[in-house]
Amino acid sequence: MSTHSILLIDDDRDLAELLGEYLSAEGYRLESAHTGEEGIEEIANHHFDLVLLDVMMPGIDGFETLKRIRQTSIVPVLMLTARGEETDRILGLEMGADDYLAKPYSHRELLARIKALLRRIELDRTQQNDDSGIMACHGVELNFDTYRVYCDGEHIPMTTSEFKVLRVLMTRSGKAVPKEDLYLEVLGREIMAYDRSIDMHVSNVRRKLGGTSEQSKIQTIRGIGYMFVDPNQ
Amino acid sequence: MSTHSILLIDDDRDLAELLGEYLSAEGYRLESAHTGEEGIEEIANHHFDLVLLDVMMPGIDGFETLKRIRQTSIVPVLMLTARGEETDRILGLEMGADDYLAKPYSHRELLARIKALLRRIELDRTQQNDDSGIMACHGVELNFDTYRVYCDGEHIPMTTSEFKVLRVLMTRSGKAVPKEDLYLEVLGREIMAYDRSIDMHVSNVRRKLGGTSEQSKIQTIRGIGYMFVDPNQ
DNA sequence: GGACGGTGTAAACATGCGGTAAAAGCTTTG
DNA sequence: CAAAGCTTTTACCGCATGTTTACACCGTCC
Repeated sequence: MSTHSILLIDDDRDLAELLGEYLSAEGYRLESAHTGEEGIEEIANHHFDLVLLDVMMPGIDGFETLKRIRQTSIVPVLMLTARGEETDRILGLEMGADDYLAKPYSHRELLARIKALLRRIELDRTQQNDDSGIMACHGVELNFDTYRVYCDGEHIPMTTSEFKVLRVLMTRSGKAVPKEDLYLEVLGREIMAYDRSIDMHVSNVRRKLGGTSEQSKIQTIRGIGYMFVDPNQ
Repeated sequence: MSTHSILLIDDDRDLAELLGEYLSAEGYRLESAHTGEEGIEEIANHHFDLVLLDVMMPGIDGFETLKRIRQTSIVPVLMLTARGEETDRILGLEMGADDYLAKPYSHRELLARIKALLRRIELDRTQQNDDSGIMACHGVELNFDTYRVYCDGEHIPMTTSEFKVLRVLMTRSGKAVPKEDLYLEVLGREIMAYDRSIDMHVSNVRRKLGGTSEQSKIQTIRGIGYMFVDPNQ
């Protein structure tokens, strides 16, 4: 979730190696495929957070590769092309690419695009919260109309404080929420010395949602607060 | 923050001196290296905001130097070349250069490029810092959302103090951080007599990140403090 | 070389955070 | 008022974490 894996499909092996070093220094894991077929194969067998796809390749080219990828996968694709023509850009985007970068580009430019794209994807994923009055996250569903909580479809009675704890943690799912924030947003007051209220609410929510304190959907970030996570990985 | 440091890698010592005077008059600090190796060494040991790299050098040339720099550093690099050919430009950029200037150039031109590049970098940096919540340096990644640390993609559990040690050292990567600063920024208190807390935290971080104390990403600056560096030279 | 002070780190020790049961307090409802 | 439901406080405990101690090692200075 935090360290993203990237697949580079490009026939230039030297470039791949260089990019690999550069991106790993930035905290990404880079896999390489040197033909379109190889890339499609990789995507079929492994998960990637992002694919960098070169247009100019011997054998099946980038467009064809993209087309085949899109038959089976919705993985974000960033197209790389030597030609800076507008037609390429439009063609690529119409075929389902998510972004486009024309050579020559600096590593820094590429990195900026990668970050921006991953951020966009991340946002999309966490913003399942629309105006329907329902928010769902990793099997837990909050209904704001009825103030009811469902875990794996089963109705779990919660008090309003417990409901609010879940709301705050789930809207910031995957991010540590400081205790101060929880006191403010759930109880509407400041945290005080020897104050254990939030700990109690979290403890109760955990018990009701099932799972021990270790394998819980709510993780403790010691000295900071709590975080809603997917218990499996 | 206001005074940027620039490293010039060029075998022409006269040019270096001339440029040094010119740039210092403009408010920059210029260091010089006269071979590729020297430049790589400098970058490993000090922080620079920008590197000016000549392509034509005796010994290892600019491209090779750039390649080696990119194995360990993401410092912005502006390539200087005598040949104005497009192939050079593309080659340089693909290898991770950020901009390119063909000789002969005037000091004014160079200054303009430097300013533009530094501005772009600054923009990138602030944009990333604002919303990405991730900092990465030589394969070590800090996630400020989850308070997690990844080393070469692998999750390494850290305590909050250890996390803060890494944050302070990595935000000042390549620069020695005095122990006093670490006590203040990590533990929020002054250093006391016979106080070894920070030493212990650093020791633990080193152990968790792997590598011995000699070949560690955290280097000891005897009598001063610690410094985050790339372990390979 | 020898003394001295800084550093690395294992291990002992101390502290404080967080989990949770239970009691006490508060609010709502009948 | 009593009962029920919820929140907060209290209390206790385990244990992760922070700190101190102890000792080996190493660089520096005389």
